[in-house]
Amino acid sequence: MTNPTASDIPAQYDAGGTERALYEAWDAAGLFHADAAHSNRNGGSRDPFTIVIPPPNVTAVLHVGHGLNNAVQDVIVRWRRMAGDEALWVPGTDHAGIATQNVVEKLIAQEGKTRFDLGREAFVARTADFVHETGGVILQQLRAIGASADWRRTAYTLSPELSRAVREAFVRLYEKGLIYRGYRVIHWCPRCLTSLSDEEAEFKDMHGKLYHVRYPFADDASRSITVATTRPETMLGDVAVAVHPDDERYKALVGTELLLPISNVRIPIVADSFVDKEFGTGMVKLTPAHDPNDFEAGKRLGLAMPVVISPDGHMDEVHDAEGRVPASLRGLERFEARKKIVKMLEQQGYLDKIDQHHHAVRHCYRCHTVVEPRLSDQWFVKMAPLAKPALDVVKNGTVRIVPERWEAVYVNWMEGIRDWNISRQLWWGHRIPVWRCACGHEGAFREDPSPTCPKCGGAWTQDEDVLDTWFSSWLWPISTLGWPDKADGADLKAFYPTDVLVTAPEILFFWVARMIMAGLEFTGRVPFHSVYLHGTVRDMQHRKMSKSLGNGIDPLEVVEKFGADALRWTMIAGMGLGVDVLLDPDDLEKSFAPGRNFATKLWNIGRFLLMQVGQEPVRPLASLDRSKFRSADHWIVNRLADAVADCDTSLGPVRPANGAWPENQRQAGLRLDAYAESARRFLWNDLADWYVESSKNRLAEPGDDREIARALLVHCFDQGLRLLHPIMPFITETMWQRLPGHTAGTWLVTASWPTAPARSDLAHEFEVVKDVITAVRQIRNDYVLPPTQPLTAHLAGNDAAAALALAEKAFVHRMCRADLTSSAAASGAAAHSLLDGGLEVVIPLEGIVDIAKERGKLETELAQLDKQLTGLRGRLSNAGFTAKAPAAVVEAERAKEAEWTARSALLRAKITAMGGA
RNA sequence: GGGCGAAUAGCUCAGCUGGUUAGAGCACCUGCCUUACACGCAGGGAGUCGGGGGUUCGAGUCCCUCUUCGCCCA
Repeated sequence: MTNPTASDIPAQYDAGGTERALYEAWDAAGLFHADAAHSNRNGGSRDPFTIVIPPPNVTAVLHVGHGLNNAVQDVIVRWRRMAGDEALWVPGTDHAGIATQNVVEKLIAQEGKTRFDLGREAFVARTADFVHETGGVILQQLRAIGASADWRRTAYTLSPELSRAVREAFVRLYEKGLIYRGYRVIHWCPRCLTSLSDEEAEFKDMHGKLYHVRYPFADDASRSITVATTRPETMLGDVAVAVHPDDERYKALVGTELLLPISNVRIPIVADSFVDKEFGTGMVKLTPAHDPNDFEAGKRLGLAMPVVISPDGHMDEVHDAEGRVPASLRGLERFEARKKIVKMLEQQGYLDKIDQHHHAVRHCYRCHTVVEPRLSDQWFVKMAPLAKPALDVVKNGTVRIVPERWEAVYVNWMEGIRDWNISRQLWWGHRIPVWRCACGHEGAFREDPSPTCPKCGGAWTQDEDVLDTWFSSWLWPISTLGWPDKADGADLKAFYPTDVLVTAPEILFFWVARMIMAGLEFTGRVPFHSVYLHGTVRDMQHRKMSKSLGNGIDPLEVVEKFGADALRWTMIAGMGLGVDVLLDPDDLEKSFAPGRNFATKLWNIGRFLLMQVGQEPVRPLASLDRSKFRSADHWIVNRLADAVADCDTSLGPVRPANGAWPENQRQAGLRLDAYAESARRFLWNDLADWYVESSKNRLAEPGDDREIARALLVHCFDQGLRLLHPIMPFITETMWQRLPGHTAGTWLVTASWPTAPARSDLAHEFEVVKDVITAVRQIRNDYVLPPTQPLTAHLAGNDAAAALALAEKAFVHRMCRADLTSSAAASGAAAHSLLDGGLEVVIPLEGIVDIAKERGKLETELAQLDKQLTGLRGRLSNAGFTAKAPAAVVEAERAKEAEWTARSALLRAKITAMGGA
């Protein structure tokens, strides 16, 4: 067979033309499908390794944040697949109650309709249709970046199977008394018209105002007190003014009555210790229906709770508020009402002053509308009993959180946990499976109950609300694997608990913490043993990428321009543990240069190497006679061993050996950037820069030497491609398929992960050769000699080392255009380099070398070395050091002293020989 | 206001339980189209490890404190 020619391997790698077809071939070959029967928990022979995707919204389109998140998961799952695990990556989407309903409401608004025009059933059907048509686009897009998910297991939170899980979970918690209905102030989005959990109502810093309002005494309008409020419009719902019971200023006033301006209602001054004496005037108005703190105080004090703001955020006498909202304010939007009320207060002389005030205001996490606290009936999950075990498993290392700092945040949140509002006043989602009857009977049901109440025989009706989407997401690791329908089913048995959960820190509480609770509550086992929290993609000003800022990067555009491999490499290699990835949306060329450049380099390495070695199969590494190795062979074998070991260390321990992570492993591994760099260094800096170069002279002549070089080139490239494959799957697979001896129908996707080869003791010999080459290159650069100018390099000072270099004379010449000789250099001007072990490189350069400069270089080095040596000797003569430091450290310092002393003497001799002092 | 964390080369970051002359990538400078690769090759410069104090034979690493910044929660 003949060598492939340049035309067989195109000079340019065409990512676009390769990737799509390759992905389809992988998919068609079923390489991403995991078989429950192979799992050793289920009678098979392989360790299972499972990742469940953080389900994107069913309406989402891929952005670069998804790109990063899924690239990380894919790297990990591809690594484990190659390592021989039965690797399962479960893909899917969630139904995103609020977001999806919003989208469809906007659609029907274009037809001039609201969801109420359609009615619940028709609206839900319409939304389901919409999801059916457009949903899951993002899953298609994930294929473009190479995601090796098991598409046959694609899950969806609103599917019949996963809906059964939701229902089962609800009923169980209801029956245990962990789900209850509560009447209290919750976060309400007046735009989405639903309640939100604490986590969904995000704090945003606002430049607001603090209004100081005077409330006159009811019986003496000439006297008044002043309260401070950020929300004057809520005063229409005030039922009291509170002071701290220990506040000497106001003690005497408790019990007297004030006349609430505008509403003209009498309200009392009350005492409650929640009041902050230092804030504002130390007097705080109480609006129990419109502030969670005031609500608690109102409950303690038995106050009325008038509601003066409607669900859509307009002023009105909604509940228990007759006579409180003047006609002129009724129907006014809350922020308009604020302006108007401030004006009225000012006109009536009740406004003392307005201060600038910075404070955090809750906003809807879906639409960013300012949240309105609202008094209403909602369903809650009692969290404390669920949090306790979820806290324990993190503290005892059953679950580790990486990076470590988030573990502290998790513990902090868990210890102060609050009940979870799970009802949403939406139509799109899992309807709460509770039926209630006029007779007062209520029940939660796994299957829809008979239409009549079992107690009284009357009609009963299902609760109108749906569940928070996160109430289905928290079941994701168990529901996607078949719980509860297949509680002893193959998938749950084979793949649960899963292994690593990869996500962003933003949803640590939303999702991760709750999954741990749900896993423990419903299966008694944690859902995963490792939580990997990665950074965020940001622009050059460190701003998070967002639609509104227009600073986003479209991963598909990057794939199109530079290839999925370039996208993945850039993100993975640039991402330290938990560290943000900075990319410039205005210069994709520059941002993704690392990935693109490396892909091109890899292509060229492969193209050249494959053309050199030809199509003939090569000998396996184990059959090579190492006694016939050249120094470069020993060296590259060790570099490969180092690379494999470094990659393994960076990727880290796979799973805890005995159910919990030992202390020294809790933060070990998952250093994807370090792993990427190790793989890159081997392929580029070791294999391409040195070994491929060293092989060039050897491949011309048939014989053992050629076969050893061919075998090592192919073996090292093969192993390097394997190491790199999880990060750059497409180009590595493409090259791997072309390796001589490749078996048709085998794939790099499922090729075995490298194990380090047996190391050689002789690798250091090649270091001598490299040092000589580097020394000549340095001299060439120092004296600005053209690269083509032939030089003669005389080796002296260490015959053994000189012999090693001389054995690779031809290679050295190729690398630095210098003829090596062991003969002594004639006296005269020459450049010098003193290498480790006393080997001296002398290049006569009569007329070019400035002897004074050469000597100066050596003198500088000597001065520096002597300084170090003085410090070292000082340390060694310090009795405290030799007595207290570990023997090994002292020993190492002594060895160093000997080495430096020798080098110092050599330098000194050299300087003297050059006419120096 | 409470909690957590960070500050190391121009930039982004490594640096494990204290122990070589503090590293990497990118950027930068110089020279090279050396027949796989200029998306490349070779060589090079660059850091008083935020300030101050302490513990120690020894501190980028441990403790205290100050300054600045970030994240989470109220």
